[in-house]
Amino acid sequence: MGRRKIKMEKVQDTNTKQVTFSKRRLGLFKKASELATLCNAEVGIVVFSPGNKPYSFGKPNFDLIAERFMNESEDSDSCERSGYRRGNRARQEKMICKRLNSIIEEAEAEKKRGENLQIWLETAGEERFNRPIEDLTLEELKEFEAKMERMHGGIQGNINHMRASSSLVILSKEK
Amino acid sequence: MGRRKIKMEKVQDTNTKQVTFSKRRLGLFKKASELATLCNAEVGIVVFSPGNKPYSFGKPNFDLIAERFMNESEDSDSCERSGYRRGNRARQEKMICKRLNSIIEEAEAEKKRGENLQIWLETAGEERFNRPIEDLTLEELKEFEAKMERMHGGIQGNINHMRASSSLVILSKEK
DNA sequence: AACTATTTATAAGA
DNA sequence: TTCTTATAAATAGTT
Repeated sequence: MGRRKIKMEKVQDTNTKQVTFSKRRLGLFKKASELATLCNAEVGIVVFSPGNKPYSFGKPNFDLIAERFMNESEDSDSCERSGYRRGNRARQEKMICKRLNSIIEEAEAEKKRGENLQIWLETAGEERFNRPIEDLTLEELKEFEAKMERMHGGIQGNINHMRASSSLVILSKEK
Repeated sequence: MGRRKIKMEKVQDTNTKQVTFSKRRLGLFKKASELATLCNAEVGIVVFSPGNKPYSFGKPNFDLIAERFMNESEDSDSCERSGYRRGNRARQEKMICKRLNSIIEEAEAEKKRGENLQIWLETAGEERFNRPIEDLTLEELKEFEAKMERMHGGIQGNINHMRASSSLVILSKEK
């Protein structure tokens, strides 16, 4: 769907490939978004660029997390604390920390809305959800999910939020 | 992109929605496939239909993995109980997903037997889940599943979600 | 980053 | 449901 038809094979030119990747990744995410909206479906996507960078998409509300998660800017947040190892590992952990922070932020926002303060505090404040990732298990995230659910009584959004987060966590651990 | 332009909002007519979902899901997967091929990228997708059925796509090898985790109902014996200790991490994660799946199977059977999941919910402790999954007992894992049941209000939907998300997790690790 | 010529996806219809 | 087709949308190559 362009000026010319292209063969379905690996694009050789590096630059062209980069451009194609950008355009099509966006296109793919748009399609995913439409599918979710039109059909009330849930969609999660993980893409690794040829350069091995991870991009993710999700609905509902995977977007925000992924966004912040992938925006590996510099702001240190509260992540700098405990002694992180250096190199790639440290970077990964920083990203995870960002994710965790965003979750806490959401918890805080929720708290302001006045919905079940007790559990929110209990959950968001718990140290085990706020420590370095080496020890953060998928199981724990599921537990977190369970708590969120208990608070709201059926909010699919939060469930997806946590599900997506779980994927991201595991993903980053291994990259 | 059809005979007429449609508004980007939830399709109301159930039948139309079903048709749209089928078409667009296939379209999405095709786009994903092209992205992977053209750019030598890796892509994984999980989609839940409005009816809560999970569909997944992946390149280069999500299909196999998804297939394995979504259909392979048993195999719990390969989990080596508490026998496996510290292997490579990917392997460990795999075991966790397998473990979850087998637990889910048990919970499903349990439900069929008509047992009251509520009882588990009320008695389920919090602290016991705060450890590596390989250390949890079967009974504890059952309780965990019970929580999930309450979370979603329907066990089947949850089972599907869990399976698909497990697959997504695995996918991101198969790098 | 924008811009089109074309290809591709798909909403209706059969 | 599967296929057809008129039209909307995506995008390859260009500027």
